[in-house]
Amino acid sequence: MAPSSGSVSIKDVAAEAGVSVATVSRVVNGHPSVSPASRARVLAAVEALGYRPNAVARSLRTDQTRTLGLVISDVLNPYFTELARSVEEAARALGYSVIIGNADERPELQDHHVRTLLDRRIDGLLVSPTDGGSPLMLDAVRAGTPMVFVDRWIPGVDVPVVRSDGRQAVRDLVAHLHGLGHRRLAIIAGPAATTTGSERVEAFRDALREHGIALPAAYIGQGDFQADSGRRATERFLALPEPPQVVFAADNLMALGALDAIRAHGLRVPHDIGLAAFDDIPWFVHTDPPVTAIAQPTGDLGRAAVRALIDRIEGRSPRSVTLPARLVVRRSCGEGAGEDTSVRRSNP
Amino acid sequence: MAPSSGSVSIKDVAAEAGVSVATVSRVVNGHPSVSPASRARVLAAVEALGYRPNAVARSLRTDQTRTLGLVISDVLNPYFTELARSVEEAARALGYSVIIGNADERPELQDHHVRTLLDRRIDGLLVSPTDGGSPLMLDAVRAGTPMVFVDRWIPGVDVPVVRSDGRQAVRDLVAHLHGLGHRRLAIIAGPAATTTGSERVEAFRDALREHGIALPAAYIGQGDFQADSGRRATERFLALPEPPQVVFAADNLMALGALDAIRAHGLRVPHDIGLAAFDDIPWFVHTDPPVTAIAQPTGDLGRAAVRALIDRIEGRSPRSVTLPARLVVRRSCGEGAGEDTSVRRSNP
DNA sequence: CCTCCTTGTGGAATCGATTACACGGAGGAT
DNA sequence: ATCCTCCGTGTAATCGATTCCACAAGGAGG
Repeated sequence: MAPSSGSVSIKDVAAEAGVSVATVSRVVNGHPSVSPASRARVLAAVEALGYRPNAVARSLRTDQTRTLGLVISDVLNPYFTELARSVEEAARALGYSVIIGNADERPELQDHHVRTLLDRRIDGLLVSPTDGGSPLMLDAVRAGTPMVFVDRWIPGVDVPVVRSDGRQAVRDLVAHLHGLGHRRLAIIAGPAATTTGSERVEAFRDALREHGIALPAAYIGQGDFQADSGRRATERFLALPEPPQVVFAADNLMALGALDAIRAHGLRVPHDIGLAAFDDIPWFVHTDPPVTAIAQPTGDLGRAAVRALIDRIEGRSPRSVTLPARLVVRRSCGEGAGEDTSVRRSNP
Repeated sequence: MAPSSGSVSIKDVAAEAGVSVATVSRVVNGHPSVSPASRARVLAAVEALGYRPNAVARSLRTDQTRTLGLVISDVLNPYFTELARSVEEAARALGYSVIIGNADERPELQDHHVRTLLDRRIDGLLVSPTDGGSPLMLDAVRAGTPMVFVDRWIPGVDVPVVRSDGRQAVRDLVAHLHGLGHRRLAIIAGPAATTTGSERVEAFRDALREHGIALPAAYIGQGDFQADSGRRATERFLALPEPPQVVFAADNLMALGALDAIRAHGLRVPHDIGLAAFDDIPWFVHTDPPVTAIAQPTGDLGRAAVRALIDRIEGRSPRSVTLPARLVVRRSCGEGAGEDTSVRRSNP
């Protein structure tokens, strides 16, 4: 019953069962034309030897790996972790494995992972691009690699995008802030090379305009989606002659950095300055104070992305998917009471 | 320059360069005996065709994938995310890729990933076991799969373990709590099938004994390392005729759940009840209040684990590694002031 | 000028599967 | 009894690399 050592190959099973490798292969893959007798003997041999087909050999022959690559911008960001989890789950349900590559917001690392994944001949690629599109990625698209962008995308490239539209939620946020009497509103943006980096600033600016508020350059901090940049941008805000009343961070990590900086200056949230963030995470319920945030339907995004990618792999032509995000008001911007104070763990 | 389509194989390169596939292979792999002229022509052809060796074919032939499998208990736990990140980083530096499998604390899911990884013939396996050792995993060890346990391990199995010893840190924690005047101390344990589940209770009980304090059964909550179980255990504690003064959660997710439960009961930390956690994470600095925690040297663990595994793969016999954990006192157990209030992002 | 090495190169086997094709035998139709 | 189908099975080609072995050419040494 227990395999003695090294790998047992199909040849060993064939010998043990007294049939040819073709028959073993047929049994293993559930082909119909095998006699019940042979089938039984092969199954017995498989069991006895502890045989498992070599996925490498199989992939070489069939030219498919039943594997998806997922290149995300930053694993330490809980938003992406949750996305990765839902992607893996959805893929598994459809018989695919997922290999995750973490780009750490560094384009060259992203390229490294894309290259490695391509070398392993993954069947399709899910990417949340860290930059505006490296030659490598563009080549991959041109070469016909099944690809789907998730969360972020690269403009002008013909690849389906699965993302969530924060426009309305940002508008809701600004209305909320305005209602609280705040007028000097600042944003910590992500890298301009990413769509989510520029898009959120756009949405914010537009929403402000609806209330007749301008967004001066000094109130746009340049971040890179990492905590440190949030810290630095916030420090710059606080050093201004007229600091903002509320800081809106374009992701949760930069919000964390902002919180650090505010605390380092001995200021209190929301009393001295308000804070809001894009991307809601379980921890925001428990921070001091709980943070008002814009929540994306992360699980749905992951599932939709996998579905789209597998559609492409199997030859269909999936459309892009855009899901709405929603505002979750907590206490970090002032007395908004707690409409919705809890955040669900997305464990569907 | 740009590859036209599908995959370019070594044969295409050979044809383009006017040499045999053997020569192409030699050039690609940097073998010495190739004339400068041939080398140049091959390199030119590789460039022109955009050739990249097929890793699947290469793996089949050489019987090595230069890939490590990492099966972790829960990706949503920031501790494991950070571990995964450092593992990938260390592996990449040594020319290996990592495939992560998320067990979600479910033994059958863990087995699924182990099986899949074995099928793909990964060169070695890093596991943080969710249970006491499934037959599958035991077979894999017996079959000689290079394996290293990280964080958690399976007793009685001859596999190197890379972990951190929290014994002293737990002792420090109990001393801290005792110094604050707390005597009724409870713990939310992890599953008894995991070493970290039982070990931490042991350490806690021993440390209490040193102060002449007992650990009654009612003060041991049974958790599963997930937030919900922390919530339930805490509720049970709070329903006790004499609830504990401090709750120590054996991981950060259960601490989050405990925080939820405490807050749901309208109690305040640390005024009404204290809270401490195993595993420190960046968010603990910003919770209300900042949480006292035991920090593991996560980055070092990941690096040491990769080193050990690659040692095994390359035929050496690595020893187990045990690194100390340390107590980080914050405000969640009472006025301990803030000795060390910040937590580093481990970005080495 | 003939041997002997060295060096560069190509042919072909191999890794472990899948699968097209051929073939032998059983059973039904005529 | 003969022929025609199926049905089950095995042989061998194939996927894209690596690598052993043989061999040709050219230089060194006798």
